[in-house]
Amino acid sequence: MSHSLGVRQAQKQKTRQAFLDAALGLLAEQSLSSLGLREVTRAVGVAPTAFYRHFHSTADLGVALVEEALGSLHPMISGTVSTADDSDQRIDRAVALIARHVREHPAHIRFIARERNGGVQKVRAAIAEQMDRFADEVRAELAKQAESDGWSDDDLLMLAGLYVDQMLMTASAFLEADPDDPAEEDRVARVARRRMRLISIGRRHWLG
Amino acid sequence: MSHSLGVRQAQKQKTRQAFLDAALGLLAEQSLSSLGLREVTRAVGVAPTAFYRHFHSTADLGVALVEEALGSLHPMISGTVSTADDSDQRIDRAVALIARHVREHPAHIRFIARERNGGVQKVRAAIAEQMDRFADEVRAELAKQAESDGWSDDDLLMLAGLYVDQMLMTASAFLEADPDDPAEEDRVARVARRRMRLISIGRRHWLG
DNA sequence: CCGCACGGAGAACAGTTGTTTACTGCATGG
DNA sequence: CCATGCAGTAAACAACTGTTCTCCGTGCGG
Repeated sequence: MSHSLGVRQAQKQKTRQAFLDAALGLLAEQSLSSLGLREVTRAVGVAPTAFYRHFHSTADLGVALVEEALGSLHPMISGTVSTADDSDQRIDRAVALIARHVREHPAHIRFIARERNGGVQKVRAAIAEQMDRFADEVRAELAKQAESDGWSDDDLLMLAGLYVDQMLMTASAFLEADPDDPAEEDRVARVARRRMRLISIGRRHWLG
Repeated sequence: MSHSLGVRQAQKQKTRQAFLDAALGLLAEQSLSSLGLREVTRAVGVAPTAFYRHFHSTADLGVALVEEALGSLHPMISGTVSTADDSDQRIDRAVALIARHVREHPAHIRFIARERNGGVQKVRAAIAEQMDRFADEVRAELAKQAESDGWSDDDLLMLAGLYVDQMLMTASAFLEADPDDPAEEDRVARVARRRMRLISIGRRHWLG
């Protein structure tokens, strides 16, 4: 199975990745709708016109970033939900996993949280699509569990959506926490765990 | 308690309001960080330099918009929580109230949802401050209710924050719903109600 | 091995941006 | 009633924007 991409295509993908990285950096302090094409090319160290070889517009770049930030997360998410732990342990692990992911990929999370309601239609749509996929995958995992007996698929999707939204809000909260102040991070984690726990309790008593 | 503002100050406030209105209109399709000062003055029909008589920067304008969008909402929110209805009726009324508010002030909601994680620090801070105030007010109302016996203030604040976040997410969901398709709006309302109901069930069984 | 396709460079385009400086006209307070 | 303060104007500034066109070097398919 070929690593055979040819020197040509390889270099192109490398440049493309440089665009994505540079853009992600610049987006730490502004929104996509204010990101200039020239600004990005300058950060990459390349001529403005080179941009068009890879993207039609900065909106296109944004969609690619959504893919990069969320595309690889699907196994992790449904994997976390599907573990056979006790409920509280599952919540602890989930929150810890989110904290870890935010620490490792802060720019990705910031980008998603920012552009989820951002000014660029296509990017909003791309994020919504991924979030819907997440919700549906979580729903599928929840359906396998014994606690879901008697639940309608519709209610399960509602619950899954609640969980997914909660995950992103938790991630966003970790982002705002001062990285030099571990106490603040702990506070965020504590609140997030209790929120999830309360939701899980609601789930347990939903029927009847 | 004078309406006596003088012709002078009155005209100034009028112009200032024109800035806010024009900006809110322009922000329907972009983020604050990409909003140009000239763009706003052009929409108002006034010279670019006139902007500085009212705001230091577009970020300042944004903070003023946060005040306008959220400042008047405090009585409405805690009022809704404090009604003595049955829990399900309270939820129905709350969701209906959100739907109504979104229909009447869509631009305000869009702005808040967008800039809550937007690219402008000061505006994010202003929104966070208002949301924290909401949460604290809701906590105070919840504390009065009999169902809160045995709850710590910390847990009540956690619950209040969950409710408040849920309200904004619901509002944002209403915003995305096609206004010409009342069925879609109903779907959003149904999901929102069930989410709130599940949280309320979790609340009822939180202790023990 | 050669010709072409293609990633990238460079220059030029008309518009736009935020900010400064100097100005005007008029409501207002003494 | 008059002098001052202040909302708004006008012109100019250098810097920046997205896009088009022309060009160059070279990896790759025939």
